Amino acid sequence: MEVLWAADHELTARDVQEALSARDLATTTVLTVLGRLERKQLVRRTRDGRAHHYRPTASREDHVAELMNDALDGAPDRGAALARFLGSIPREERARLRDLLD
Amino acid sequence: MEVLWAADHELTARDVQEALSARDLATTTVLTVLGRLERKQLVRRTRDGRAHHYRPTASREDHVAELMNDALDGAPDRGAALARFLGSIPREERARLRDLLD
DNA sequence: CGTTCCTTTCTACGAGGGGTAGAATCGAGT
DNA sequence: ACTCGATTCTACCCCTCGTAGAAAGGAACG
Repeated sequence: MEVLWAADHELTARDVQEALSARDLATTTVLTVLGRLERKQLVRRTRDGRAHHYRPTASREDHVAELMNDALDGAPDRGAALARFLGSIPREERARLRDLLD
Repeated sequence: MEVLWAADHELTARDVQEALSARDLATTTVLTVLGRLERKQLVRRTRDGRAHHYRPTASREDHVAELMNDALDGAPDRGAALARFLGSIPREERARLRDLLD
């Protein structure tokens, strides 16, 4: 996901493999992982001739927002959890939130 | 954790087992799980004679807030992720946040 | 003091997920 | 028909989780 999110366009499996060349992964490894990510709806792919092009289903920020929401769903009282959340972030971010809410 | 959070005081393993009596778990199962929760710092326990008393390390709301923070840490740009998060919650909750921020 | 009973610790097993990759297959160009 | 890259299928290892049995520690009780 790091690689796909860092790219500004769709990537092929080979592209991903090259981006991760430091890890020296087999091609099949990259494909297996991309397949699992697709099964988990984290990436979408479109066929292009012989190969596939992969792109993230959601932007990284949207994905993070979704994870935050999932966490929030774990609270019986979302409002109370939101209050705690506000208390747990740095002051600047509270200010940022205030700005965003206008 | 559900059981421990629902209680307003410390519980013994047997208390937890009884609270989950519908699942008819062996005592050792409950102890194993409580031990794993302690290893993950989700519960703390104190010895009391022969038995232990278990209590949640954090309130459920604090725990949820922490999970939200962990998710947020996955974003390179926390501010952007917060913006998306705001967009992903219902209007009432945005209003609630505005209130809380005052 | 030995037996009993409760609590805990240690160990284990099956299911499922993640990281990794080989074997086999598919498909287009030479 | 053959080659070569891309994909699919299958598998292995390791870890976590849900579950629980076996064994040990210790207090009470006859």
